[in-house]
Amino acid sequence: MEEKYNPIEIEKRWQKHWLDSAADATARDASKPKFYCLEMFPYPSGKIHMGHIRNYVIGDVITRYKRMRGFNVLHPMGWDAFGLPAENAAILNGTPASKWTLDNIAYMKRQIAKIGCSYDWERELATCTPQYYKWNQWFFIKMFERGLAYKKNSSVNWCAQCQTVLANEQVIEDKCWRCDSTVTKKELDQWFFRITAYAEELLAGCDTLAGWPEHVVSMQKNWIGKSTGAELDFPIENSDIKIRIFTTRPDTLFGATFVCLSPAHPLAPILAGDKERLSGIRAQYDKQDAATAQTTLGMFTGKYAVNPMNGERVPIFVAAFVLMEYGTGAIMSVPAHDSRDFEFAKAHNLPIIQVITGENGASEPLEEAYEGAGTLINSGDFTGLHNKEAILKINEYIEKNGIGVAAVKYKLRDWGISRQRYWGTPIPIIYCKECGAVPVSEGELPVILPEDIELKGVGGSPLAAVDSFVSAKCPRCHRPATRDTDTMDTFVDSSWYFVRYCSKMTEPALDKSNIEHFLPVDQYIGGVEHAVLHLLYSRFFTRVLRDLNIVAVDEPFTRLLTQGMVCKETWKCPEHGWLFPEEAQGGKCSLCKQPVVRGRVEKMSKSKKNVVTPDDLTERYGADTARVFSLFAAPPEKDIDWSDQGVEGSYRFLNRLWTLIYSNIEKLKMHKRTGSSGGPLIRKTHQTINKVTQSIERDYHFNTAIAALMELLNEASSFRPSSDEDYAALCFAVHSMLLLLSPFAPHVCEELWQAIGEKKSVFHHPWPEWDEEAAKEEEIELVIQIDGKVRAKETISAALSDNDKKAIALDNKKIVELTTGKQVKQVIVVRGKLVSIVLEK
RNA sequence: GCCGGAGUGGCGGAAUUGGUAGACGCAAGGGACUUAAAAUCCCUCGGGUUUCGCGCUCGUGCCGGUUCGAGUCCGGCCUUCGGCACCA
Repeated sequence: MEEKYNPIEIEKRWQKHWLDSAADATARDASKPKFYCLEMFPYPSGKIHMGHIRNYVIGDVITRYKRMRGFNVLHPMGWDAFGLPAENAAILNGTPASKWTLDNIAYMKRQIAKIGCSYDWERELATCTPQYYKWNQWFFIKMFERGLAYKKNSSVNWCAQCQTVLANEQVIEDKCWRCDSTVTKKELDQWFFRITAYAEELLAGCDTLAGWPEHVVSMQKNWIGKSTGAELDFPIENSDIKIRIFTTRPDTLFGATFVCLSPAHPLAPILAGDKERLSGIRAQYDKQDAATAQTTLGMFTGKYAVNPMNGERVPIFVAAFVLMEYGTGAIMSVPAHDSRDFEFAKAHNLPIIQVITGENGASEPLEEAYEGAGTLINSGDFTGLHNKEAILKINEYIEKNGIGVAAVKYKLRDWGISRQRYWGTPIPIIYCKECGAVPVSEGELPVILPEDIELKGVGGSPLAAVDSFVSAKCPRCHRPATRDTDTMDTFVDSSWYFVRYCSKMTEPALDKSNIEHFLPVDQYIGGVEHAVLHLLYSRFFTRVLRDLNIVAVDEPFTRLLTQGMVCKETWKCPEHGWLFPEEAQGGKCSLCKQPVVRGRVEKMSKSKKNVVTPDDLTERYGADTARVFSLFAAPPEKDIDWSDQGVEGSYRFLNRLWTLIYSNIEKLKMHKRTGSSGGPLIRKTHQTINKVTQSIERDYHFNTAIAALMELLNEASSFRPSSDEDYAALCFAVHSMLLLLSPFAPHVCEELWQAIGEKKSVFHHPWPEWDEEAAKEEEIELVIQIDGKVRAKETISAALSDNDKKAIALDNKKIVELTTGKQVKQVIVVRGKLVSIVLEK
C-alpha cells in the first residue's frame, strides 16, 4: 500500500477494471428484486457541467446502495441527441449535425466515465440513430391509426427570419432566441398528439404519485387545469343562431349582463357591424400575449342576445381577453362577480347586477367584483340559495329545460409535434393526391433522415429541399407522392427512452418480458425544469403504450427526485452580451474594455457562459472528492450556488481515511471484523451504520450521511488502540466505514478494501447491519430543565428508570438551590434524556 | 393576482414525532512540527455580560398566540426564489 493517497492513479485503474469486467452490466436476475434507477439523459451539448455531475452522482449513489442491499439494479445512460444546437452548428460552420452530435457524445462519455458512475453501457442509446427513431415513427403510425395523431391548422409562434415554428420556451420577450427578430403568430398545418384524450386519466393519476415531490404533482395538475361548469346557449335576437358559452359559475347566470366573443370566434365577423374595428381588434388579439394583454379592448357588435335564464336582452361584445382556444371561445359576462368582466363593464359602461352576497349582506354599488361565496339575490326562483347549492340546482334546471349542459374543460391542449427543422425524427407520412395523408407502411420503417445535406438556415423545413427524400410512392395506390418534410418535437424521443432501456441494444427494442420485468422506473432523478413537459409527455406515452399492449403499467416513474439546480454568477457586457468569467476580469470586458455588469446567479448553461466543468476538479482532487463534495454541499433537492470553497474539506476527509488505514495496515489485515459488543468505537460504528442507512433511506439526504461518516472517522482517528480487542474494534470500524462510504467514493473504498486484505469487490459485500443494542449509549447526559429552561446537566447511567432520573434531577445541587421555597407542580421525563421540572407560579 | 418552496453563525448546512439550537464541513484566529513553506496535528470560533470559575442573558426573517418547553404548532405580516398567469 502506498503511503500517499493518489486519487488519479487509483481511479484510472478501477475505472478500467470495472469497464473491462462489465461490472455494471445488468443481467436479469430473478432471484433478486429489481430496481430501476434512472437519471434524465443529457442533451450532448459538448461538455458535462457540475449540474450533470450532481444529477449522475445522486443516481450512482442510489444505484450502488441498492445493489449492496441485494437489488438487481438497472442503471442505464444514453443521449437525447436530436435538437437545434446540432443544426445550428451545422449552419454556422458546416459540420454535419450527426458528426457534431457523435463527437460530443464521445467527449461527454469520457467525461462521465471519469466520475466513476456505474452505468450499464450495453444499453446506451442515442435518439438520433435510425434504430431508435424508427420506433418514434412506429408509435406515430399506431397513434395515427387510433386517431391519437392528427393534423390540424393551428396558430403557432413563427419566426419569419428563420422560417420556422418556435416552441414557447424559444420565444424570449416576443423575440426569436436565435436571430432576435420579432415572433409572430401564424396559422400552420401541424401534426398533433391527442394528449387531451388522456386528460382525465393523467389528472386522476396525479393522486397515485406518492413518490413525487408535491410541488411537481401540483404543477402537473395545474397544467392539466380541469374546471367543471356548464355550457349554455344564448340565442341571438331576431336570429336562429345561438352563442354557446362556457362558465364555471352557473350560479351567477342572473347577473350576466353581456356576452363576449373572442375576436377569433367564427360568429364575430358575422355579428360585428364595424368590420374595420373588428379586424383592428383581431390584429391586436393575434399579437398579444399575457404581458401585453389589453383587458378592456373590445367592441359592441350592435347585436343582442337573450339571457336564457331570465329572458333579459344582453348586448353582444367582441372582447380581446376572450381566448378562442379555451372553452367555447365565448363567455357570459358577470361583472359583479368576475374582476375581468367588472373592468370591462366599467370601461364600456355596462350594467352591473349583483346576484351573490357575502356575509354582510349589503348590496351597495360594488367597488370591485365579489368573487367569493354567498347567498343568491336577484335570481328568480333561486334567490336565497347558497351559491354552492345553486350551482347544482341551476345545472339541473338548464339540463331539464334544454338551455345547456354540465361540462368539463381542461387547459391542457393537444401536443403539437411538427417542427420545420432538420435534426429530428422524420414524420412517417406520405401525401398522395388521391389518397391524402397516408402513413408509411411498417415494413418501410424507418424513414431515414438524410445525413448528407447542406443546411442554410433559411427557408422552412430543410428536408423540403431534398428531392430524394421528398419524392416517394403512395403506400396505398403506388402513385408518385411526397413525404411530410417536418420532423418531430424532440420531446417525443424522451417520452419512451426509459422503455427502450429495459432491453439491451442487442435485444429487440420492445421485448415485452424485459419491459414487464424492469418497468416502472423505481427512482427517476432530474432537474425540476422538466416538471411539466417531459414528465407529462412521458406519462401520456406510457398510457398510449399501455393501450398498445407494450407496457403493463400506468405510471412510468414511481419515485421522482428533482435535484436542485447548480447555479453560478453570470457576467454581461453591454455590447458583447454574456461573457466567460475570464473575459470579465477586473470588471472590464476583455473585448471592448467597457465595464461589465454582474448578472444574476443562474443555472449553469452554455449560452450564459457560466458553466463549470468537472475537469479541473477531478484532475486536481480526483472523482471521489468531486463526488463527496457535490453531495456534502447540500441536500440533493436544494439549489446551490457553485463555489469550490470547501472542496478541500472533502479531499482532507479522504486523505485522513487513507492515513488511518495506512498507519494501521498490518493490524487491519490480521484482525477479523467483529463488532457486536464493547467499547465506544464499536458503539459509534453501529450508530453510524444506523445514521447513514437512515439518511439514505428516508430522504436521500446524503450530506448528513457523509457528516456521520466524518464523525466516525474523527473518532477512529483519535482512537489509540493498544490491545487486540482495540484492534478488532478499529478493524470493525474501518470495514464498516468503507462499506458505508463506497457508494459515495467508490474508487478509494474499493482500493482500501483490497488493501486491508479483502478479496472480493466492496460492492459485492452486503450493506452492513447495525445492532440496536450495541448502538445504545451506556451513559447519557441528563438535561434538567426548570420551566423549560436548561438549568443543569448530569452524566448518569442510561439504564436508570424514569423515576430514578426524576429523583436524581430533584436531588441535583443546583436544582435544589433553585427550587428551595417553591412548589414543584409537575416533573416530566422526555425520551429518557431530559427531566423538566414545572414550578407552581 | 393565484399556487408552491425557502428565510438558522462570516459561509454551506445540522437538529426524525414540540424537549440541550448551531452536528459535520469551510473560512478566520492562535499554537505545535519545519531552516522556511506546503502538508499534517492541537486549540478557539453566534452576540452581550462576567470576578474569565462556573454563571447569567439575548438569539433560528418580523409581530402575536398555544405550551412547563417552539427553529419545529397556530394566526397575522415582511423578504425572497420557483411555477402558472386574460383558462371564463
